[in-house]
Amino acid sequence: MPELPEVETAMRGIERVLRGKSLSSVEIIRHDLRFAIPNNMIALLTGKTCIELKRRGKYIILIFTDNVVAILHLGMSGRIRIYDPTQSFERKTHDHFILTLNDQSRIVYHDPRRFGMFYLSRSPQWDEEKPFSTMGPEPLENWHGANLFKALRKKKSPIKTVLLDQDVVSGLGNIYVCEALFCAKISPLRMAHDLSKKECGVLVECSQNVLIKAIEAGGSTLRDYQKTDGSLGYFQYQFSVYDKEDEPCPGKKCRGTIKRIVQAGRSTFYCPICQK
DNA sequence: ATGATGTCCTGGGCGC
DNA sequence: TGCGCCCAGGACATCA
Repeated sequence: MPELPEVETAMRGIERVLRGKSLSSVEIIRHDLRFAIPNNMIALLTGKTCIELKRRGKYIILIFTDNVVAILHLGMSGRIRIYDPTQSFERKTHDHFILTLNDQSRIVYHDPRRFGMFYLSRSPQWDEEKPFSTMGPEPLENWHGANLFKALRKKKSPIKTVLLDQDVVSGLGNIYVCEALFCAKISPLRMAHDLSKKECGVLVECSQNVLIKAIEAGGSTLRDYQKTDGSLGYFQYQFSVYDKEDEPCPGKKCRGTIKRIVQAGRSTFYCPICQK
């Protein structure tokens, strides 16, 4: 469930039970995610109290006492399940770690493909490291047409591909880029540096609208058993183009048909008629 | 340096 | 029913 709206939804779910609580145990079932979960994770987290949670791009930042920071990325198939103290817990296949809180709540990380990451950093300098030091703006906070325009000038690739670059803007992924480009009526094939300042402004606004609506819907639930923390996201029912190959364009007067192409190895869905 | 491609991993869906 | 193939929300390493 890993684009900004889904990560935001997951973060809020974790925040509801974890903020201000301490960890009574940390159980790691499998270390071998995208990168191995560090061996000192258990020692450093057990007994610590969570002070604050943040989301940056597609990462969830868990800030604990003693300047301990844990960073979680859900990869392609990572999910969080939360059990309140009264709920009975059953472990499922592909559950990789379990955080148990002092009030007996449980936070379970589940990830069939194991592309996720769970690693340690330190407060307050966690954002000076690896992905965060070069990461682009938060699309819902300090992103504007003017700074997108500036970022695109040096990019010699199609706009679709460039928007997936987390150093250009953080948090967008394959679904929401397709949806944003459709909203902006911009072809995914356009070279990024050819977009006008005005088009950049529209694209920013469209991206923000799509993200806000998706967050309100609790994110998108694709394929099987997708939950965030008990509730199902339903933004997938509002997709205009993603996974809509051969369906009629939902544009008001457009009689086009949604097409699927491949760019940089990833599927792109768009309307060749109304996206110019 | 930038951009395109391959890779990690498991499961679902489809055609035969 | 079963098998093989293709596809999937991401990001990193590697190569030109």
